[in-house]
Amino acid sequence: MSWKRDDSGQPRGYHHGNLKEALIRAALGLIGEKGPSGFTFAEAARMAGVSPAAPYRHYRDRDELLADVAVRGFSAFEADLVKAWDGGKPDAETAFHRLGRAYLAFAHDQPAFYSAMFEAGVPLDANAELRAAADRAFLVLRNAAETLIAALPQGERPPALMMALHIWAMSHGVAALFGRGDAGRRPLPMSASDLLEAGMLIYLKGLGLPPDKAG
Amino acid sequence: MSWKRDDSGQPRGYHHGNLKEALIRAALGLIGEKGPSGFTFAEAARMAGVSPAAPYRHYRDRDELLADVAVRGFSAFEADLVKAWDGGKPDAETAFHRLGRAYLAFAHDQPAFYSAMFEAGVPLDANAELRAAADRAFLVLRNAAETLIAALPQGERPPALMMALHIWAMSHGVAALFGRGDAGRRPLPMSASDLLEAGMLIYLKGLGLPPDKAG
DNA sequence: CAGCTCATGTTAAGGCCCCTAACATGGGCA
DNA sequence: TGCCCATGTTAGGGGCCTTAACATGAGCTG
Repeated sequence: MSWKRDDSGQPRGYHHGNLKEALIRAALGLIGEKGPSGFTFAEAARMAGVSPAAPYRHYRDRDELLADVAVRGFSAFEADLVKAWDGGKPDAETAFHRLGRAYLAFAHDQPAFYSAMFEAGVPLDANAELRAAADRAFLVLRNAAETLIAALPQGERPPALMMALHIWAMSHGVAALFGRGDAGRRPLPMSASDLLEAGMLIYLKGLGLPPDKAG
Repeated sequence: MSWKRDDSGQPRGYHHGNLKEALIRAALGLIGEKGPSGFTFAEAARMAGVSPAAPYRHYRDRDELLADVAVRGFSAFEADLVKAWDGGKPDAETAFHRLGRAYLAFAHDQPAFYSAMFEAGVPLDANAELRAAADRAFLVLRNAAETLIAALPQGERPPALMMALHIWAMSHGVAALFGRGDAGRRPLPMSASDLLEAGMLIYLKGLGLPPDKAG
């Protein structure tokens, strides 16, 4: 293949060479700036330097592009979570708090991905890959929950799935309500990351788990 | 005033008589059906039986109507929460669990309001009334948190604001991720309401508060 | 290397939406 | 009774989504 090298280089002929990727990048930029509803198929095309009809060669419609952004977002998210969890080393509690910080860091640093994944109204079954990618990301939380639970005595163990859902709910709640600093939202007495960490410590204590050893 | 009585009655002359309310109702219906981005100024006008330009006599633009919906939503929300809390009777724990159920019931039964309030991207300072209404609703949670905290011994009391933020975050997380049953979201092993209740019980236990006496 | 084919572009056009400007109506007060 | 202005209306510019019909050229095939 003789790539047209339009990864950001200008000169191109009739064909773009990398339009799909260029559209994704444009969509991320627009969603990050103006929210999911501020993203426009036509403007993404303009940014990529093609006509408004060109994107339809790669996506059935605007929603399909959004769903693709969400898929890629879940994959990146999963990768971040896996890295943060790091197999539960050096111990489950430390790793778990890294996981919480990674969750919020993703929501904060990749607002466009996070929006597409959770706030754009993309139905999870829009795309077969989408649900799979979302499930893989959730599985990281679930595995972490299972590892933590294993430290509890038999008979005091909550269902791992329920615990994972609690973790996710609180993380998402903090991220959605307080995660993006200055966006016309509520001022906080502490950072969103610290708020989540404190909440998770209380929750884990409620389960009977020991507090973390490191901040 | 000789009301035109167009609260839903058809016959009207040149003037509608109640267009603002009719637009709000139309907006709620559309948002409930198709999400915040599916709501259209033009379609709301059509539903109210007026021309597409008429709404501009009552709202500067589409966003201002959305903000008004959010204001009304926060007021209704506050009223529901106040009623559920009911002054903390007969005891704080019982009242608190009523509060949690009321939160989810609102998100579930008034999805249009909830969307406009939390998911439509309406900035809180779009409207002076908006922030005030949101603050009043949050204050109910904060007061509940304060009452619960008062049962703890001195020196073990967390900041009430932080606790209220945790409660809100988990409630919103559950509502946003799992609150609307079949909307292409994730299947749950339990109802969203039970999930939240279980999470809150664990959280309260982590704070050292006694479990609720009634289910 | 010539020629064909089909993926990937383009332009044109219909339909809907947001919003503004200019005009129309009639409810309620002077 | 008659006037005013809040609240309607129509007309129109500009943008977006999407489809249809047409154009280009990259790479295979012989």
